[in-house]
Amino acid sequence: MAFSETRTLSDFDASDAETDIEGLVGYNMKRAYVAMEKDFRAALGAGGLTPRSFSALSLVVNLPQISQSDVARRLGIERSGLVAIIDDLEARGYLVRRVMPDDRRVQALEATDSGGEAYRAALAAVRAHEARLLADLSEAQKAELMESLRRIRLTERES
Amino acid sequence: MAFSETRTLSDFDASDAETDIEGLVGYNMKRAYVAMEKDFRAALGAGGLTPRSFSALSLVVNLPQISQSDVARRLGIERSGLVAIIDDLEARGYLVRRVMPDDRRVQALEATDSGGEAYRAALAAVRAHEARLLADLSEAQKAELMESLRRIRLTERES
DNA sequence: TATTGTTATACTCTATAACTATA
DNA sequence: TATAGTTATAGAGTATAACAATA
Repeated sequence: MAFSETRTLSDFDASDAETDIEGLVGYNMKRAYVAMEKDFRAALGAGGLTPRSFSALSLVVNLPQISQSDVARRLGIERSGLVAIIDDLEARGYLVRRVMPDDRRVQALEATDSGGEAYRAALAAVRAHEARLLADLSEAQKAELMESLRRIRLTERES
Repeated sequence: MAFSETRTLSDFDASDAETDIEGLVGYNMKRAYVAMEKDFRAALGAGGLTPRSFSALSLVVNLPQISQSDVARRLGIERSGLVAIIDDLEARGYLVRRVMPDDRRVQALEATDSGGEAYRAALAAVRAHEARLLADLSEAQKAELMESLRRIRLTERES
């Protein structure tokens, strides 16, 4: 008996039905995450934005003049790790670093016109990719999925 | 207007409400996945099984005499990447590689008594970790979450 | 002292390609 | 030829620690 609780899930394929990991949320989360990331990259193409650079650019477009530290905090990564991402977006001509006169430690990030356009195109592609990947789910199920994912993230251990 | 569709999610914190990425499933999936992985590692401790070695050991316990190729296929990783995982589990004394007489290319994997015990303890710890992290979700919500995650994984692109 | 951006560094995870031994 | 296991290798992604400039 691989499962100790009542089985509530449908459509298990027979060969997987006996393994414990198929009944664990973490395992299914990882597999779904990997599938989504792979499809994201395929959707945005070889030279396209990666999930990380897309997220960073999104924040810069949505929150003009945001600092690098702020972007890192919001994405949950280290400042040091963000440098290469911003370098890349700057090299693509999608944003500029602008030193703030009132606090010269800070470099406010500002999307260029080209960056804004690229972002809007990428956002449309990302939404299409998600719509395709989530086509089997109803709108209510998608909303519930996002809500559950958000709750899990907010339950994060405070070290 | 960061969102183009009707907002169906509750409890957005005001500072995040305007960003596009908060409305994307992929972004929320990544954050939830990272939170779960971090908590998994914390739950199993410093010298404990990692998510990958736990999953591999789980298959060996659940499906005795499974081959390395089969484990890799089921986990969705490359055979080459599995070698180090099996090496580690073997070094811990949790399993042995046993050459199959009928096909001497194959090394059937067999959990030791100690491996079985360690696995049962780890499984209990993992279930406790998930119960804690998902405490805010009802049983129905957990079941629906797993179902959605499974569907996403099964929609994977066939390259 | 504390913070921003940065570099250097190392570690994990994963994939590709090539090899060997078997079939 | 094809498959199982293996090695070597390289590329992401991420974290830590230290530093210079600025507050």
